[in-house]
Amino acid sequence: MGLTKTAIFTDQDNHLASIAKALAHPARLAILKHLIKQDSCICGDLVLEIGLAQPTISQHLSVLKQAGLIKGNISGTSVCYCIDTQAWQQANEAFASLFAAGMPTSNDCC
Amino acid sequence: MGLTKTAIFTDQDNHLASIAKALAHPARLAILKHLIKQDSCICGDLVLEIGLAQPTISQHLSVLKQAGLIKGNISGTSVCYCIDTQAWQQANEAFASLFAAGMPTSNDCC
DNA sequence: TCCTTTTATCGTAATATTGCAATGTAATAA
DNA sequence: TTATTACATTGCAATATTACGATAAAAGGA
Repeated sequence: MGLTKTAIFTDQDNHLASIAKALAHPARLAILKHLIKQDSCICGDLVLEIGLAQPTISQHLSVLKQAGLIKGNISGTSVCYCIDTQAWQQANEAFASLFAAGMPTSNDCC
Repeated sequence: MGLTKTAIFTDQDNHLASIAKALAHPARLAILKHLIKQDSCICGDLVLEIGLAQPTISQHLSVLKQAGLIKGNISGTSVCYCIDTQAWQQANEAFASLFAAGMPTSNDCC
């Protein structure tokens, strides 16, 4: 039905899935990497850097913002986006924890 | 258009995005965690563990398999799934590398 | 004030995802 | 051979995502 049954799963899984979803598009990864690379935060430069139309970039930024991974500060006519370092760290830990669990017993199968 | 412009992005970003996409559903996270928890691999037990219909679970398993995160061995009438530890490790490194890049300069914004 | 610049939002088309009932398939059991 | 068991596949409906043109909104400059 195109509708995820969130009620069936744990809050933890729902949350991690929502972060993964925000990362699940190459344009959004490119945006994040660009925000990381430039120490100061960018705005409309992303439209030039990445080859997508302005509304599309704006939409991707909105997705990242809703996921809590980035923050935006209005400064004049432009908006200055940057990584939310706290959320970034939490996301890092969540993924690290997921992957770490899968490591110890390195038997291939059955 | 519902169609990602993969040609515009790097192979690295496209690949990481595809892994993130596979992780971007709570049911698939639950499946992975269950496969990790049980040292031996499960099959139809997942249908009982998670509250989704058998075709739905089978579809999610297929997504995880296509992403390369799990492998399936046929054993009799049942199929035995498990984490692909090599791909798992690579995915771990890819995410760790992404998150690590965002850490050093911990200035909040602009 | 009027124009420009920058970003967000709306509307829309094309495609993808989620979920399940029904059905197919392949191996074992009776 | 004929069930039965365990999964996969097909087909479908509901919803979500991706992308962009057109347009709005808000701040600054002429």
